[in-house]
Amino acid sequence: VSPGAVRSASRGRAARVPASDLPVARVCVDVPLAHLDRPFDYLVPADVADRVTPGVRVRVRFSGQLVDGFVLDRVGSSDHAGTLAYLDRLVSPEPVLTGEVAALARAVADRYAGTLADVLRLAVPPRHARAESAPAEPVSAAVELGAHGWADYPTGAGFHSALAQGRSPRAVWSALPGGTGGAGDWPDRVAEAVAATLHSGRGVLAVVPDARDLDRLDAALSTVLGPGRHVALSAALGPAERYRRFLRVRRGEVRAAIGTRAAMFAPVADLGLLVLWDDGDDLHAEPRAPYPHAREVLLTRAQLTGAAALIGGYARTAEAQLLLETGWAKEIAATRETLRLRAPAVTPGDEAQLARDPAAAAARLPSLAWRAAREALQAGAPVLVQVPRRGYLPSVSCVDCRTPARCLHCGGPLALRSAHAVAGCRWCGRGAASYACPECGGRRLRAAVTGARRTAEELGRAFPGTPVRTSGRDSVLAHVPPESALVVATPGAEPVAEGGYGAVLLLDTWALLTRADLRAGEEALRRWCAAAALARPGPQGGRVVVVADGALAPVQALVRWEPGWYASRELTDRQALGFPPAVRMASLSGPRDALAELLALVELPAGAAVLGPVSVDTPGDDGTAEQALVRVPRSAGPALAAALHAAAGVRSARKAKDAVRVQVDPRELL
DNA sequence: GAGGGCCAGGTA
DNA sequence: ACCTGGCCCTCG
Repeated sequence: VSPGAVRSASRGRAARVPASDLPVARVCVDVPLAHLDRPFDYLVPADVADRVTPGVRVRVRFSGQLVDGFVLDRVGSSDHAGTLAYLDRLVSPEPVLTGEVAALARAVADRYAGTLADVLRLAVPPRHARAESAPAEPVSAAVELGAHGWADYPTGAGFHSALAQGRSPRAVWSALPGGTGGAGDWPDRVAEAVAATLHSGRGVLAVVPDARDLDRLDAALSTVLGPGRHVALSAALGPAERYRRFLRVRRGEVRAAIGTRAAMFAPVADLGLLVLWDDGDDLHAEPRAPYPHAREVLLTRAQLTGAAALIGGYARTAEAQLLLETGWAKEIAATRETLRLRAPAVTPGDEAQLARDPAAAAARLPSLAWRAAREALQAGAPVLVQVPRRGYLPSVSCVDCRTPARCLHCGGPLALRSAHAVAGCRWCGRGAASYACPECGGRRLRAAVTGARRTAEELGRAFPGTPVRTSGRDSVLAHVPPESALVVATPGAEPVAEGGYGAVLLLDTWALLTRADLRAGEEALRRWCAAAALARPGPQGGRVVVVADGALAPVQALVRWEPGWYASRELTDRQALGFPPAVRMASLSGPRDALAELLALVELPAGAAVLGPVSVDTPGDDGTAEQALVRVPRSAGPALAAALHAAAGVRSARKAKDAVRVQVDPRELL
């Protein structure tokens, strides 16, 4: 067939001929079905041959209808037995999916029992045609190596110089509290690590939990690098600007990208360093299928590219501790001497010793907390009061010693369905009629207190004449001035006080500590550290009062500022009890029959245990919703994900009516 | 997801 | 002889 000679009567356009060179495109089609999670081959028409490169968006006819897709590769021939269809249309010659990100997305899909198409939907922002025609901006010049503050940590200077020399160290970093003007200086350290990596001629990606952290890191990078050397990616930018910045990264106009969760897939070329700040924040968990976590994505990326990794935070997760204990990463932590200069003085406040002042007692302030606050206010400093959000899931604990009650069989949390029912396990559904508390032997259970919000008015009455500001879900304050005021904030919404808070009060700690969640202790410590880090250093008068029993491990960890000690303890406990990250878990949920079908289909790897199914009450459902947990040894994680994906594929090929949600590493283990 | 083939079991 | 639903397969 001679090119252009034949016209198709029906379509009225030139008959297409395949490209002479590499005529086959391997395409990932955007269909959400597990059994179609493989590339499909299409012929590349000769007229677009030079623009169909790996990573471009195309439209293809798939099973009769037009769908979007990404070209994964151009190859010489196909091993598909049938005839190939042509690509219907090249959407844009912009190669938005780099080979590195495609390989990462495949690995993430495999780890989370999801499909490549699902991950690509998270990884590549929607196209905005006008942004593609923006003129290319010049690539910024080399970065000079400036002064840095990593010498605050014994292993910090070595980490920094390794980055500058083009090596790829991996570290779990316990950031020092205090520092720059009361805000903490972690953004400066991250910016210096970014600069060192850029200096070595490599790219960098840093991910933070929320917009406020992003603003602070953005400002630090602007100071350290100067203008134009980095971009911040966040959903708040809007689609056009987001896509424009994404393209600047992909085109190599900037070599450093920072952002919130979705930026974990940013196509930074030649990665030298991946940074994750505060990996315990649940904002790092993507809520859309296949529910990847930024920490796992970035660690996978470091593994695949050979880049350095920096997992930083004030507190430390059990997952980060595991990286240290397996030797995958090295620790960066300050000495006790440095900590004494930088950390505030932390004291547990005894709930039983309420302040004598009646208004303070009414606000349930222990005398120690009341005194610390009053002294700070009198000295003209702001006081931060952290109160947990309301609405924690009810759980059951021992009446006598308040130890959360756990199932004797699988370790899952016990729950009471009604006031008179026998407590049952939320994981495996077994009843616990003969429960006895492992701590004190008590046999009576009660619903643990849900977080009660202290109103700002209550505290205001305890400190008459002092202005009270609030920062929470509805209106979050970024800063407060360095003057006498009470600042009531929910966790994650604490404003930065210029010069640091004179005192920080951590209230209603039972609401955090008695949550059913597996990570209750870890999460409490993480939130306390984040608030306490905003206090002035102890030598400058900074005080923190945590209203909780000083004998509890998370409280001790805060008092001694030893997040590593707590994480190590936590990981040991989880190994003993068979909880993540010592094991891998997957949650399967959906209508009863659908879940049963999936469980019957799945070929579980050796050592797997199924807990449940138990019914879960989801509002709006018809009451048949159930959940099962599958627990396997860590080494069987990939096999479990593959088995779940295969079983989901059988169901989707059968056009099974109801979907079963599969979550590997479910964020919440109820 | 759509479309199609095959088969069993029903109905006219 | 015809219709329907269930099951399974393909899709490039």
